[in-house]
Amino acid sequence: MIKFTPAEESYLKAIYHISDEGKRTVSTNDISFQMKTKPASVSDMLRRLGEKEVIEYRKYYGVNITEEGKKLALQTIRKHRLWEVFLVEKLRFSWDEVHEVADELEHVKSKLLIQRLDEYLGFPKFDPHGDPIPDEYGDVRARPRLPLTDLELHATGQIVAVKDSSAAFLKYLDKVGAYIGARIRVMEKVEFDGSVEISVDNKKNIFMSKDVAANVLVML
Amino acid sequence: MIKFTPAEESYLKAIYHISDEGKRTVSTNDISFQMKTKPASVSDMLRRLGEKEVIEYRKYYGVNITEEGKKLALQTIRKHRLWEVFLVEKLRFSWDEVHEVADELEHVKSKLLIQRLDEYLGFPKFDPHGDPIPDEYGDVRARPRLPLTDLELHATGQIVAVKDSSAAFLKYLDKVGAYIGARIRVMEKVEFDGSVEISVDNKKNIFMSKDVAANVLVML
DNA sequence: TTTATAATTTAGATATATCTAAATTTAAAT
DNA sequence: ATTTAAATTTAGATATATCTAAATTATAAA
Repeated sequence: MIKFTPAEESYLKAIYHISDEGKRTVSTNDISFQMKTKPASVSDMLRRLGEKEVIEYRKYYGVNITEEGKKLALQTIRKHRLWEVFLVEKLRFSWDEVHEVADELEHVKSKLLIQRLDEYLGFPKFDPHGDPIPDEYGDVRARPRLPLTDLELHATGQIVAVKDSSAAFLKYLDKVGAYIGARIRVMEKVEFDGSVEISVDNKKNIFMSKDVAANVLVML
Repeated sequence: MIKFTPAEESYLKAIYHISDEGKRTVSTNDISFQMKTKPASVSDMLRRLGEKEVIEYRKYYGVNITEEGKKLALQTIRKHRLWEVFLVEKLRFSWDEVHEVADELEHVKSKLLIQRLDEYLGFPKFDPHGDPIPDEYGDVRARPRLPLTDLELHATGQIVAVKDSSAAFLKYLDKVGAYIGARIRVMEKVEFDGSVEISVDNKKNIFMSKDVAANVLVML
């Protein structure tokens, strides 16, 4: 069994996430931006990940994640999201405080630990941001979801996830009263700027700019 | 604030534990043995820990831990033992399975995490091996304890900790029916080999060699 | 199509953490 | 008091993970 360092796991996770956004090949610069490291450091890491065959690396072209790589990335993502559930549900963290800590916890190496944690949390299927938790084998059952901007006037739905999960964005959503699981209805769609007004749980009304709404994912 | 790497924290913890066994200066070889690294690696680490002023390092002579170093070591020990409680009480780990995992978890850097974990566990004062958990400031209230070999014939006590907490030893104790918290009584002391026979909870009787009994710590 | 710009890689540096082999110092034995 | 043995340190090597600066390749613009 090939071993992977925490840094390798983190890079692979980043590559998986960028691939998942639709791009078939991932560029050095994209990874550099995501990982907050310099492109030179990325090149070096890509060479090593290529040698370990979790990515296909062609110099100057970009990388594609292999099946083996996907499996590994999903295992790390599974750990990350299970820890997030633990932090929020058991330790009363708010959903914008969990990222950094989960980024460390996800690298703790113990199969038993993750199995037991999963069991202890009641085999959750989604993390506090609404993202699906892969199973032991890397399978993900994602609910079909679309950005809030795609909802028609008067349509109803449930907020299930956010695209941009930066602390700032999560804080903002919390402040205005939007949260994962909220039942919403589109009350108004402003054509010229793409902004929307929604009601949350048939009570509070919220205005959202196009940019914000595009980052809120809804399940019908 | 000076930063410390996981390796530095581990070495410092080892040095603290060895100092705590009564030795005033700790030798390179002792640390090498405890950390399962070569003496050459230890020398290098001691130089760095010396520069960071958590130990006093005099070449060829050995090291003494400073007050600053003690505080840091106790913080790491606090984290380690809190995680052990979590693993045993919440995730149903047995007390001989927790060491390795806790050795990784103890290096996760988040003050909030440890505060909340402590609270979640009900502010435990002892870990599953019976060792005291230092508070946020590094204060430890240790119960007076002595090796089982020091108990007189017919004396009673309670098993509160073990000296040797290797997985093999803990497994053995579990197997024969000894556990932290067990109420015991010395039924027989064999002079010529130092072995003892004890009763556990006024029921089962157990024979223990001198070597084993010396590693079982008892509170009267 | 040549050229300028952007993206990427290489080369060389630093820092951590480990090792082996050789050198050095301290402690023990004769 | 020498000599020998043990403990310790130094020197030099390897591996990870990062950086800056320079070189290279690919892409976009004129």
